[in-house]
Amino acid sequence: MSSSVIVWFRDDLRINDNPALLAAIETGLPVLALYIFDEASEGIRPLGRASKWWLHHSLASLTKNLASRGVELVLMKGPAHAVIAELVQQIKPSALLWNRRYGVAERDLDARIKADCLKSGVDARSFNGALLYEPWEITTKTGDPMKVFTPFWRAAQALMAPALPWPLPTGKMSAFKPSSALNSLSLEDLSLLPKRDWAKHFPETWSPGEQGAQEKLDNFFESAFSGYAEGRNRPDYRSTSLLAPHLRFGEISIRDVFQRAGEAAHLNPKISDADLRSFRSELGWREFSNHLLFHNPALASENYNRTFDAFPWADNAPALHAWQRGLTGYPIVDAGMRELWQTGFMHNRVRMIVASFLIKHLLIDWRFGENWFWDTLLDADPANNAASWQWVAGSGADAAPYYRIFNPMLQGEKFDPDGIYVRKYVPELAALRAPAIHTPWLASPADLRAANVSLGKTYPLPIVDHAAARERALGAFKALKQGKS
DNA sequence: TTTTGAGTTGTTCGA
DNA sequence: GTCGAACAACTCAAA
Repeated sequence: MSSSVIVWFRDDLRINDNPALLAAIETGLPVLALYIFDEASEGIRPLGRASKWWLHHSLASLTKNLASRGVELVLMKGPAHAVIAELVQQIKPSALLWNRRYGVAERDLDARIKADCLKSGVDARSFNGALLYEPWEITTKTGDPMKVFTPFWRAAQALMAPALPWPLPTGKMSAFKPSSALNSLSLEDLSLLPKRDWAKHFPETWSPGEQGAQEKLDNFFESAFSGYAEGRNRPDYRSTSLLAPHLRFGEISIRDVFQRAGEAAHLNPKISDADLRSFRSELGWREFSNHLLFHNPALASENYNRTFDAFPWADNAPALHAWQRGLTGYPIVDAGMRELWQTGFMHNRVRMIVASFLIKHLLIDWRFGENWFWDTLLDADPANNAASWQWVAGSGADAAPYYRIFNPMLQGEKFDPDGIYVRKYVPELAALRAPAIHTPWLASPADLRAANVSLGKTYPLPIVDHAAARERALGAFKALKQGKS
């Protein structure tokens, strides 16, 4: 007779409001908590370097949190179906439970494992632990997937209020003790940390795990939530929640975030309806991205709008490299790219500016940007990253029109008016006064000397001219549009 | 089936 | 300095 239940953790590294874990506890059977580091299964995109750093620390945190409830997190490595088949063979559990992922390779893998389990008499069940709404729940009146955000989000919220978070049963869980030793690995065996010390400053900003996530949420409610509707555009001060990487790895429940935002807004009269709506709509974009990914599995690699397949992208390795390193000569762009490199994160407003610059000023294929973000962003998410890059490129759903080309000088002056953000990440310009800090090539020789800036030496001249690049992009995108008909 | 209103985040130009 | 229009029509979603 079987006597245990396996909870397979994936992108849900938390114990609070975790439907699969709760279901496992409710069976009353001893629980085995499992994580499989899988880079071997067909079609699964390997994590970027930043994500691996995060995963390492997040697993350490989950291990601790589970241990405090009496359960060990078992770590394994390899193609998930093989690992699970062997484990099932060894311990003969009565059930295997997990929370869903929405990429096609992940779904195929899960379906295969579910079928395997059913053949072996193991009850395999999946739950929604990642989204407010399942991607297939939201449709047009005719049953088709949605392609525009606003109707999508309206329909989602009209469908029903998102489910409330579940309280976790208190006390110790019943832990499964295997009779023979499991093939489990140590965290170090997974080799997730980078070899060079590129990530050494990440801990100044980040503390992966459930506690870190809750702290970020509380901080946000106390400081940036009031005025969020406007303030969220400002990279020069802490104006956003910083929850993205925690949400990426499921360290905090989206239902918890949604619900508690409502409570915080209710309690604090300084938080306006617009602030709440605005914050929740960001969660809505996360839902929308997953909706798009679910219905368009190739979202990260193929143009959603196939018209863009004919776009003549530039092959420009030096420009791509300058962009990646934050050496384009446009201070707000360079500050963003260096914030990314140094902290594993970039403010949302600046993400749009740097993405627009890569795509429209440099005419470089959005997929190069998507890949760089995938590798360097701690919150690199299969749905959000792909959907957002396509949105900026104009190839995505509900995308920006082609003539929307961000002016990096203007954006800098508007959203970083005192140059605080640029100064922080581009220290070689720190002594330049605003607004000249956003246009160093226009500063007088005397001002440059006084600020110790030598253009072309201590800081690059712009690698493209804004006005010329803008005209070039307008022409290229216009031609694409006309070529279609 | 046809019609209608609407669509995250911008920039530039000219009055 | 401020403000509205143009950019360019197109697609989506619902009535």
